Amino acid sequence: MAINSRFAVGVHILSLLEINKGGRNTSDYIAGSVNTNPVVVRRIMSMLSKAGLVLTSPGVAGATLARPIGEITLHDVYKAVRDDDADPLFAVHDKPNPDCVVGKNIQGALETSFNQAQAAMENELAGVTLDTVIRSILQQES
Amino acid sequence: MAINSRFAVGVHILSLLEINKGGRNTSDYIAGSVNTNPVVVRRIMSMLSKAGLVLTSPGVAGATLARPIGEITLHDVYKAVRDDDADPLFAVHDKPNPDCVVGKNIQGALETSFNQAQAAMENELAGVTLDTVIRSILQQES
DNA sequence: TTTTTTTGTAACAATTTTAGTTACAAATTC
DNA sequence: GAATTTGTAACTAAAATTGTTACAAAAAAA
Repeated sequence: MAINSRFAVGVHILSLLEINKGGRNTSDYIAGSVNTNPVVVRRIMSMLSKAGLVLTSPGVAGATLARPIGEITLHDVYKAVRDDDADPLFAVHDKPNPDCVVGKNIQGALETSFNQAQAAMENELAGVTLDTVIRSILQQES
Repeated sequence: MAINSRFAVGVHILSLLEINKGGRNTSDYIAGSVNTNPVVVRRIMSMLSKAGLVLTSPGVAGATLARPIGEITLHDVYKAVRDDDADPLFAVHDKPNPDCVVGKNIQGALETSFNQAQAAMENELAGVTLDTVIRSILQQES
């Protein structure tokens, strides 16, 4: 489980905002659905807000989606919930020996392949909208 | 940096075994190139060995590749260095509220998309052989 | 054959990451 | 004015990651 659950929780939150659109989606209520602490929800909600995916106001209960569900992709959420948006999927040991041919060049040699693999993954996520996820949730229910 | 550096170190080790084929590739020597502790190298080497990518013997210095470099992919290494080969790339919160429509179905709804994204990433890795990596290392050197 | 070297692995430690919790100011609602 | 809610900081607990120490078993070297 290399990618932390903030991503899945982020999708959960957005799905709930849509499905429970009429209701009062406080962090407390959402936390009850996710089964976690309200502060964890607010923390992730804050990231979604900074990424422009949801609209919130201090003191005002709930949040609303900033865009139609067909225009929010899993990739948008993936990027939104990362601490450092630049940090790569694959870690590389940071101080290989520069006096060794392999040590000196391994980082550069891996960069291209690792970037391609990450891009392929992100591209798949970009092809899935919140709409699809919500449809799947509701379909399983019926 | 979601995927730990054992993967990159694994590729480093295999590359070094090939490039320094004539030499004496003890865990101590390899550790010097990676810039880590020899035990860390032996631990990863053990995983590579169990995956059938290298051949080693207790007490005998060094290791050799079990297959030609054109027949070892980054995906082989990726799978080799994972603790639990089954554990997925994307973590999902494990106890969402079953009394909520979203909580009850979010795991199933995410499974398909997450699996596809992971498969796309692994597929890219499967398209890169150790041969390509080594070529890149040597090319950067010249 | 004795000594040294090396692998393989267990046990432990240090550091970092992740998730959860407490606390509280600021804004809004009741 | 009292109660509720967001937003955020600070802290705690647990887990993962990486590095280290220790040592048996096997092989190589002396």
